[in-house]
Amino acid sequence: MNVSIGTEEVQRPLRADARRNRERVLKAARAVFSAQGREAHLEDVASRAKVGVGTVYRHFPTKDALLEALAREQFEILTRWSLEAEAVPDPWAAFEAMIWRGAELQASDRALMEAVAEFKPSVARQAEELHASTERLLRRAQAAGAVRADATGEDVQLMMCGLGSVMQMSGDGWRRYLTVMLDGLRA
Amino acid sequence: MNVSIGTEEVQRPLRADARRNRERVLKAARAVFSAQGREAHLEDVASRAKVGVGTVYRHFPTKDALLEALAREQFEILTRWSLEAEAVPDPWAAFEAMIWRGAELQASDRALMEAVAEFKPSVARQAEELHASTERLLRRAQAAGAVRADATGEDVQLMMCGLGSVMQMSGDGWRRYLTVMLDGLRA
DNA sequence: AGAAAAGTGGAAGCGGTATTCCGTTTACCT
DNA sequence: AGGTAAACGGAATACCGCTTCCACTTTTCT
Repeated sequence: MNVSIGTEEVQRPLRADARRNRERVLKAARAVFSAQGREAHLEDVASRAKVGVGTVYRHFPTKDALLEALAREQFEILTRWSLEAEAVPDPWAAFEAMIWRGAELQASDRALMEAVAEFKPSVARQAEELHASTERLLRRAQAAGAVRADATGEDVQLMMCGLGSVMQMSGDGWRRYLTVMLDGLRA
Repeated sequence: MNVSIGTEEVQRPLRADARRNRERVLKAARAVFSAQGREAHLEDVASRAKVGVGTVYRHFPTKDALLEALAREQFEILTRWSLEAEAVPDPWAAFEAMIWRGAELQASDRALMEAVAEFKPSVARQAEELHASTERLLRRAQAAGAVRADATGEDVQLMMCGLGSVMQMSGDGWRRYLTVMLDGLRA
């Protein structure tokens, strides 16, 4: 029996069916929101997970909380990639490859592209570590003379943000957009 | 007494108070939507115009219709500017100045920046003439060797679209964004 | 001035989506 | 096996913004 210790609650482990359902919900939510964006209905997520809406709410207090959990997963992937890129020898190649990889991930997940394009404070917090890493990537490329000296980390964020909304309106025009933008960033 | 002629309805002129109210509504709507974007409530527009919501609906059948009327006004201004720019001798200067001017207008009107960033079909129709003109501006700059040969009119649209969402998240970071983008477009 | 037509205000209605509630079911523990 | 707490489902609820409706006011016309 778990009891409270001071102000801390020791977490009793989830019941087996609850753990299973939590995974089903997450999996369904990934599919639904990445295809339809944040406007998709929780009912669709629930029915795809073969679960009632009440169950979704048992695991995530609000729709936004669920969306945030999904966004966090994606930002963690991006952060991992960015840290890997820091280990690539050629500074420009590392920077450019990271940007393209991130763009492809955005292109594959509508909820992510919306999260990046709107960039609310909650999203900003999740992206902090990612930004720190991409900024190092940028600085290193600048030090190597590959990127214009006046570019900043914020410019990269804004580029990705604009990319999010460009993707929403054009099938794959975003690739040209990104090409132009990267050319503009080059020294 | 006005009567129908064939399928055409001859428009009886608006009563004096109606004409006055229509202007008040438009003026209030410009102020409210340019400051708060399309999410603003019609109630706010009505109260700022010192009018009931019913009156707003008498003049514009839906909120979208009102928003569309406002967007049209702005696109007409942009189109006029673009046509003027076509008369400027230096092709690159004309193109660049037009883009900056358009960007400043967007920056001053949140509803416009959202309209451009989302770019629904109804907006696209309104922007056709504008696009035709900016495309001529682009082609002329390409012919003069000032813009990269592979750029297209769509690239310009996408640039302005991305700009719309960049503006929504950064105070004036959009100026650097646009600088970088224009450098990327240069030959 | 009086009648008819046009216009008005804002409360009520409607539609649609996120969230809650609670009777029922399932897993866990002894 | 039986008791108990956790989890479930999904109908009902809460909420919120757009739009409609109509009794009342203002303008226009003769």
